[in-house]
Amino acid sequence: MTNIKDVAKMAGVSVTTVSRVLNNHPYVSEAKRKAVIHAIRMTNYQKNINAVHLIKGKTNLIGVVLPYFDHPYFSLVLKGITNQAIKKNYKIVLFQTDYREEREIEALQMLKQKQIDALIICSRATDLSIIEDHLQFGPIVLCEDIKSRKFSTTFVNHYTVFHKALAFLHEKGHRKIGYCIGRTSGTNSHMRELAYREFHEKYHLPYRPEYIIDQCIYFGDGEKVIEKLTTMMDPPTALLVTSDQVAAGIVISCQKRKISIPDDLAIIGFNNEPIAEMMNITTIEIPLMEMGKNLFLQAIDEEISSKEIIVKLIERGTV
Amino acid sequence: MTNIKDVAKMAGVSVTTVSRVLNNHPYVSEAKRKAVIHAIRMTNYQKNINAVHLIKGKTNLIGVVLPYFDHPYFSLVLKGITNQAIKKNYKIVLFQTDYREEREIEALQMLKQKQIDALIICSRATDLSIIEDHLQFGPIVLCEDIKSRKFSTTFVNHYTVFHKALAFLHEKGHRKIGYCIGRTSGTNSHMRELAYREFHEKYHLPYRPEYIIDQCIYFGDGEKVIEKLTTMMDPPTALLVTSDQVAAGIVISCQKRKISIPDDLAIIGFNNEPIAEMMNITTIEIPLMEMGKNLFLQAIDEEISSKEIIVKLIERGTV
DNA sequence: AATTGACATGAAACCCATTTCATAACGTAA
DNA sequence: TTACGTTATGAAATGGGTTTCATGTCAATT
Repeated sequence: MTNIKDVAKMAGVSVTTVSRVLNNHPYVSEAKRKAVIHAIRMTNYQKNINAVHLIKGKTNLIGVVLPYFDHPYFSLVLKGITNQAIKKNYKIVLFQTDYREEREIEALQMLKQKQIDALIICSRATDLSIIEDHLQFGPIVLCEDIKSRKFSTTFVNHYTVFHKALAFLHEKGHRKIGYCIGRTSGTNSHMRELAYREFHEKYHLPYRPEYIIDQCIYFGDGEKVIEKLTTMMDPPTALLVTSDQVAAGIVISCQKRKISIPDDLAIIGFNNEPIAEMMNITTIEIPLMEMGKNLFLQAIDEEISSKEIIVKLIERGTV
Repeated sequence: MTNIKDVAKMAGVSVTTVSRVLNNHPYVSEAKRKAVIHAIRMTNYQKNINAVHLIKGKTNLIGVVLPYFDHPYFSLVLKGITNQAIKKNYKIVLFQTDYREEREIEALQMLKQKQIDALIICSRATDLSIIEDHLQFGPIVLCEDIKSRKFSTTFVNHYTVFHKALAFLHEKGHRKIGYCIGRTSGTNSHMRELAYREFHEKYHLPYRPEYIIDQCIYFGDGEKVIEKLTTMMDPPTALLVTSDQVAAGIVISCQKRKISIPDDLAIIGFNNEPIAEMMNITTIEIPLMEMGKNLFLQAIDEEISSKEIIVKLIERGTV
């Protein structure tokens, strides 16, 4: 492989001059510029970008931490991130974690080692304090509503959203409402649970833990939800389902079992994933690509900022 | 930021010794090893990985080129790749191209600049010859059945598969068969078209170009397909649909319009995406995660190899 | 004629870890 | 006693760029 030295020798100039040509710096005579360009052409020379990274202390690489991306929620956020990254000439390094702490640590490690300039954590299992310890090595952006002023964040206020969705169902006459969620840990899940508890207190409804169904992530989990419901003595009449993909699974499972939606069971999905429109599922639209865009911009921004993403209920046929 | 020199000074040894400790090389006395480890602890020292990359000429980064990843086909291949990458301690750099040539070139550029050790191209728009020009800079792995012995490839023989699927429908009595595809360009699409043409010649059936429906990628495109079919004087009685997600969209669209499946329209989907099982769609299963795994292993392998992935028809309710 | 500033150029320092090579001490086999 | 292998250590070269600094030329101002 030819390096800058070879090019300089061939063009009969110093490496400095070659570097100037390479980076469009001024103060190079036209004759030498041409000689350098010619030498670059002849040798098919290309910078070793690692040398540039070393001296600049910057790689134009942004890390993205997420548990899995074969899910519309994360793949749409990721799409928002990458679309923006392309515009700003950054590349994305993917950390698929399955919520395994050691993988999240690996990502933090790469920030510490300067292999990535910043880190976007879409969802995490690791303790916030550990993440905070790595802030000294570069910006870390989070996707949740935390009070720390040390992180930039882009988030949905899931507490308020859940409250509103529950109130909406209450107004429609539902008194037995459950919800399906991906996992019970994590800030967003906690906010939702809090809203759910408070809703039951406010309306003096009995709080039933069995109405909270965990591990609802993929399409096929909808089937499991309905199986669970059919074993209940007193099943809920409405469900909040934190992914439309699961909601769609529920709808299809109900069709098979002749459970009528919304009469026997009302459904509110989340995210307004493409499948929701297709299957006429009432949903809470979260502009995920916009979230991704904002996350990326915060990652490359020096300033620390917080942005709440506003969601809206789209009424369709499942309530 | 502390560097190896600072650590060496603090520990009272040379940088060589620190490097030896860091990399578990032999010939370091226990006393000095302890001193070094202590200094590392005190300073919270971490290698600048870019310096390592520079001297090693290797980054443990693999590039993955794909048009979009919010699609089960690509997200499952990608998942197979990342799962394997984690095991081998590599990281993935994502190039989402939307089939834009300049973005594919960017990925090739990064290979040339040594920012990535190898490149996996899941699907491409760029001419093969341009890609071939970059082989000198590192391994490039393709996901298509090309005859060049210069690339490693993992592929499905779409020609044979299409033939078999068409024969299957023919046996079931179908004489008017169409197909839905993501795009008409690309090796895989060409192979399929060839099989489709030959099928029609073999059975002396009229070849109707309007039975080939392009741009079928997402769930919602199923709706468009059915709209198109309803405008036809003589619509096909069966469709091969190269993604189950689109097939699912077609099924739902048919439900709305009271088109009976498989009586009015038979469907064979592709990939056996999760939705296919849920919706009881007859499909051709492609082990996408396994493909991803193999692609990755080829990317880090010195040897050039080719592997055909074997698919199988899963009979369900749409034929 | 003297000063100033714009343009041009290259040597050398710098970023930071790895690795080769030279050197030395010590123990063991011939 | 000599020769050789093993262990231990660090100086210096290496990977390949960018940037600072010193120096020089030439034209425009004072």
